[in-house]
Amino acid sequence: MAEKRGAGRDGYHHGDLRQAMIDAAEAVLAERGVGGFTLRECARRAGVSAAAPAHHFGNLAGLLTAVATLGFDDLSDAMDAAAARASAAGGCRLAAICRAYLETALARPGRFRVVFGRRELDKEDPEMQRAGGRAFGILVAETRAHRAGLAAPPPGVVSSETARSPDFAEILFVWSVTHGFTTLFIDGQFDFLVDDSERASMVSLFADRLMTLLVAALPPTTRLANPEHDG
Amino acid sequence: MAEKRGAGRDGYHHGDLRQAMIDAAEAVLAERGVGGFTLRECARRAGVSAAAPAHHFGNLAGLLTAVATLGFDDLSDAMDAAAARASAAGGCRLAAICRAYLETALARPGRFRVVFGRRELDKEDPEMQRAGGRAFGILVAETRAHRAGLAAPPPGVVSSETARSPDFAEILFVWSVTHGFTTLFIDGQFDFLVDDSERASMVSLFADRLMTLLVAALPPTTRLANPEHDG
DNA sequence: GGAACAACTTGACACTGTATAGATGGGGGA
DNA sequence: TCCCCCATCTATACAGTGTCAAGTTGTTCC
Repeated sequence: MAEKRGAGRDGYHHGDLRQAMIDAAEAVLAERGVGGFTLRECARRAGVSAAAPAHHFGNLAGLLTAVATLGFDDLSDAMDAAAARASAAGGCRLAAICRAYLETALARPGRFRVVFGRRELDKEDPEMQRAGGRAFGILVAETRAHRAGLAAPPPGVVSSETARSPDFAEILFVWSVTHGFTTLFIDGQFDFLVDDSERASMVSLFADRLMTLLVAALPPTTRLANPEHDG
Repeated sequence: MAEKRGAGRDGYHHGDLRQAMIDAAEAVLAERGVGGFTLRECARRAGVSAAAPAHHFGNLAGLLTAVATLGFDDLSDAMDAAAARASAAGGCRLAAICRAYLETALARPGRFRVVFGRRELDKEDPEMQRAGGRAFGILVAETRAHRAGLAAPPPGVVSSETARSPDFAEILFVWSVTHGFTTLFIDGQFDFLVDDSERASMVSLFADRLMTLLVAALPPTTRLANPEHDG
């Protein structure tokens, strides 16, 4: 059975087309953006016919859903790492995860746009739902820990009843600020305000000021450290 | 010159194809969303060949840019009206324009998505730049008036130096919260949290709570009522 | 070794946006 | 009033897209 594993294409069968397609998709997104994204172009780069991916992803939305799943997990990983770093340095965890959200998006805008609404996805896909839930869970846990004045959130899973919890508005608030700023920036809505040369420094500066405003805006929890456990 | 004006198609020449195409575009966006939007479909509805629109809009992006321009102006009109209503009722103008932003987007999600980044537009288009600038100007003026404790913003044009003004972070903050919540909601990111039946009431409830948080978060201006006039 | 089955190719179809060349007819100058 | 100009629209064509059906290849398992 020799070395069938590998990136290369040795015969009729690819070997690992699924991963090759995802890699190609990321490359195309990075080079041409969401608008220039094409299933056939990805297949071409993977050295495979146009119909080949169907077997692995079903259709275009399936491939994009796989990319979005990676995007969600990247977001989660970046937030987790940033929170840990902030704890170690004695900084604010909540501000750190929000900055991580922004920076992850800036590092791969094409992928971020796939994750958030610029192409049709398969919203029923369980893997993607898991990844999305994980990212959201971090946000929820960190927001609650911050409001409760905890150094770090206690371990535990975010319940599906989050939308009914008394602090849901605060959670949405944090997500909205972060996501709104990220989206507006990525989509070039600030372009007419700042010219290209200062754009990079502007993000950093205003991200800081925004996070400060955001963190200051959150009223501390009065009664409970973890409202999830309410009857 | 008889009755050449009119929606109908009487001969070889349409009469008002430009407007007919825009109407068709709005209809298609409302029915099929951004994803299902097609230039040929719009031309079909206008009863015209596929190549006809090119003369009026150049290309697909040109038509979408025209739609986006309308979208911006709609946003501006809704915010202006909401602010006036809030003033009359003794309510908070800033919260009112943010709610108006959200509600305008919810009323026509397809159009809103065209305005904000889901399709390629002609960003150099002067009409669209004007419309975008107008909407942003309202946001800037109302944010400043609110922080200065004024009943309404003084008349005047927002300078292009806004990005360098000391209160730019606060302005971005307001826009980010409003735009972020709107975008997340429109794109269905809250779908897994609430089921369809309660979604409508949820928006209203959380919009209120978010606006309250937002307004409370803005630190009042200390020194100046209108920082734009600084040297 | 043969069969079953997953992975891939080929070819086709109905679309899309856009370019080009030609048809049409209304309005302005004579 | 006539006639020509030219903006407007049609017809046709082209390259490219996503997806489907049917055939081909190779692996794996009995």
